Parts: sequence; C-alpha cells; structure tokens
Amino acid sequence: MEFIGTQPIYLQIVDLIAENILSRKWVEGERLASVRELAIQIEVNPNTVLRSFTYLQNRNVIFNKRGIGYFVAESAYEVLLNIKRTEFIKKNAPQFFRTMDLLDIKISELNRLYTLYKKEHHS
Amino acid sequence: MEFIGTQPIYLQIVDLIAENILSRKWVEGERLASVRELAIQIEVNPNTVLRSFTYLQNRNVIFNKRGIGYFVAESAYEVLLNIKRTEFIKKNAPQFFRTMDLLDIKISELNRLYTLYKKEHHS
Amino acid sequence: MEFIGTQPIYLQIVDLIAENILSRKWVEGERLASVRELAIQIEVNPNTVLRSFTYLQNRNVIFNKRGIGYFVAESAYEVLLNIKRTEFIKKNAPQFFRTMDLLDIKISELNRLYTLYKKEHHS
Amino acid sequence: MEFIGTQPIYLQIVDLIAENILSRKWVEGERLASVRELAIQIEVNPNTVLRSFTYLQNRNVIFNKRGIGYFVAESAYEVLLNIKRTEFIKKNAPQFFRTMDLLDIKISELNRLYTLYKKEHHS
DNA sequence: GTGGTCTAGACCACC
DNA sequence: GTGGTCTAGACCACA
Repeated sequence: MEFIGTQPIYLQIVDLIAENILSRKWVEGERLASVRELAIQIEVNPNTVLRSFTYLQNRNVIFNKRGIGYFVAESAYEVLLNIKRTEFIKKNAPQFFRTMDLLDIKISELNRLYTLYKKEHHS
Repeated sequence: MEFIGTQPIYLQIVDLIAENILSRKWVEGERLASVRELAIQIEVNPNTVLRSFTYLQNRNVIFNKRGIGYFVAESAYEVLLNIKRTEFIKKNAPQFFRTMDLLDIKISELNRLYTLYKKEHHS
Repeated sequence: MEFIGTQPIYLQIVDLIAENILSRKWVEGERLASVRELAIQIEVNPNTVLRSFTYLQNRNVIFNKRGIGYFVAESAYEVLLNIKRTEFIKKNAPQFFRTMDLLDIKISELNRLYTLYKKEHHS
Repeated sequence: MEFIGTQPIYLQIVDLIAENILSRKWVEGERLASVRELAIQIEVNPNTVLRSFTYLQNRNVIFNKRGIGYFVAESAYEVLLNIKRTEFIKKNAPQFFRTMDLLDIKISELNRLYTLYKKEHHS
C-alpha cells in the first residue's frame, strides 16, 4: 500500500474505507479487518489505523463491538452517499465550474474529456 | 476574510491572486497591494502574505521592485493559464469523474448542474 | 439486550442483578439463570456473564453450588443496600449536586423533576 | 494536577475545560493555554492534551487558529449548557431518582443532603 | 484475541 | 512560536 500526497495517511485510510462502502464492496454489519491486521496489511502504525476508525465511528459510518472489532454501521451507505453527494453538489461541482470558467473551458470540452475518461476506465 | 479548510492559508491567498489575474481583473504591470495592506485587509499575518507573494514570484507570475512593491509579471496570464489548464486536465477532471462514478452521478446530471450554475452566475 | 456507554458490560450486568435483588424481585436462596442461559438471553459472551457472577460472589451477594448454579446469598439484600447507600451518600449525591450547581439548576427545580418522575412511574 | 479514577485523562481534561467555560471563568474568544504549556502545567503528555482539544473542537466548543492556538468558540457556553442540561434532565436525574427508589431514599432525605452539601460549599 | 490510553520522541507545515 | 501527524512501544480492560 502506498500513501502519497499531502493528505494525512489516516484520512487516506478513511477515504479507502468510504469508497469500499460506497461501491458496495463492504455491506452493513460486515466486520472490518482488525486494527492490527489492517495496520500490518497496509504497513502503517496501528495507532494510525485506530485514528481512522475512530474518525469514522464519530461520523456513524462504522461502530465498535467491544473486544470484537469494528463493523459497517446500519445505514453507512446512505449516510456516506448523503454526505458526499451534498458535498459534490454544493461544493465540488460549483468550484469545478468556476475553474472551468476561469480557464475558459467549455462544457462541450468537458463532455469530451468525460468520454475519454470512460473509455480508459470502461466501467 | 475567512480562511477555512485544510489548505494552507498562503495557498488560498495564491489562488485568490491567480483568479484575479485569470479573470483579467489585474493586468500586466499592475501593482499589487503591499504585503502590509493586504495582511490587514484579509486579517492575516504579514509573513503569510509574503509567503504567497514569494511563491508566485518563484513561478514568474509576479515580480518585485525593491522598495516599491509587487507587480503582475509580463506573461502572468499565459503562465497561469498554462499551469492551471494542465492541472485541470491531468488532475482535477479525472478526480472529479472518479467521484461522479462513485456517487453514481451521470454526465447528464452534471450537464444539468452546469446549466443551473450558469443561470445563477449569468456570465 | 442493549449495552451502551463506557461502563464495562460485566458491570452493567452486575447492576442488572443488583437491581433485581434490591427490588425484591429475587430473594434469598433463589437460583439465578445459568451462565450460558443468561449469556444467550442478553446476547453476550458467557465469559462476560461469568465475570459478573464472580464479581458478585466476591462481594457475598451471590454464591455458587458446584455443578448446580448460582444463588442469591443469605443477606444479599442487606449487603447490597449497605454498599449502595454509602456510595449514594458519599459519591453519587455530592457529584449530582455539583453538576446541579454548574448547570445552575435549583433544588426547587429538582423537586419538580422528581414529582414528574414519580407521576410517570407511579410507584 | 492529579488524575484519578477510571475515566481517561483526556476526558478529565475535557471536563476541566468544560467546567471553566460553564462557570464563566473562560469566555468566548479567550485563548486557551497552548498544548505544550498545558501539558507541562498538568504534567501529562502533549499528545494527551491535543486529544482533549481535538475532542472539544469536534463538538464546536473550541476552535483553532492555525499557528496561533485554540480559542473558546462563539457560543461555547450555550452549546455546553445545552448539552449538559439535556443530559441532566433526560439521563442523570431519572437514573438518580431510580437509584433513590431502589434504596428507599425519600425526597425529604435528599433535600436534607442538599442543605448539608450547600453548607459545606457555601456558594 | 479485541480496542483504548498514554508516553516519548521525531518531524513537519504553518504563522 | 503554534498545532498536526506518525511511529514505537508499553500497558490495560474487556470479550
């Protein structure tokens, strides 16, 4: 596992988990790898993993059964989708459009870029 | 002036200046507000402003006349446009598309959002 | 059965049992549910239940007949009442009063809350 | 500074800060001691203090100015009072009354205890 | 076995 | 100077 960029590792782990839930790879009630397991697997300190888990627990995405482990929370998917969609519409998209305007990139050009992107990732 | 989020304040100031140049509000040779003035105006430590100016100077977007102030550099607009466009195509757009996929937002929905955005900002 | 908060589950079970004895629901010599039964009933690891039983046995509230089960001890009621009353006067009440002061809740308001409580639980 | 009991040190620090705000000793906008300062003062590890600060920041009781320090948030008092009062009325008081009933302690006795408490703390 | 707390110390970005 | 991240490692309570 590679962690790059300026974003803190523990937030990159958070994103990793969020993506697995959003893509339905992990479902409600499913148990996450234990703190130690995941730490070894992705080669970071257990404290860092724990920090990610705590972060997600505070946001009701996962929860903890004492002495057993962490689990995907009941409506984790809905909660995450809700958070991220709102963020997308209210923040990401407008900011993206603003940049487009500033760089004089037309919506037609964006559609072309999107088609290219989909070809490369054929999904 | 409010500075929020995880992005360093000095980079937020850099963006602010870049936008003014990209939108042609500030043109070649124009003098920027002094470090002190700007610092007071946006309620930030002068060192932070200076850091932004230095950052932009290193990238040939602005230049300094000793004892007088900072000025928009000769081809600031072209330089910025080049940097930002490359960044947009290589980084911003693909990442944006990736988020769209994850949140199951179709390109048609994005086009709709864009139309809305343009209406609100009729520009 | 739901176990929440920061208090250890085994202590929450201890409280559960204590309440049954203090409210005279369970009397001297009465047999408790077996470790396994209780564990299944309240959805908890048998070890956890055992820990609660051991805890209460050490305090002479229950005792064990080997191969048969756990039973409410002879003066369990008196013992518990004694422990809990002391705890109440020395610890619970002062701490409670302290919180009242901090939140600027007057004794008159507390009396009103108490009256309400009694109405709801008419006992 | 002494930290006792089973409650984590970082939560005891949280309580300490909350009490200072609730008792109006610290007011809106006031700067808290720096992480390092407080750590030395109360003889714990800076990481532990930071954890308390982060905890309170997540709950909008304090906020951070980068490179400067932590400050009491705008409506910290109201937020805290609200949280704690609700907790008192919904949780603490009913549970307290329940214990009273279980121990057969009358409201008159409680009032007597309260008078005693106030005499000792003449406030 | 599980997670949770705490310490010590290093290193970094930022103001 | 400020906080933030990360590591290593100890120790503990709990299931």
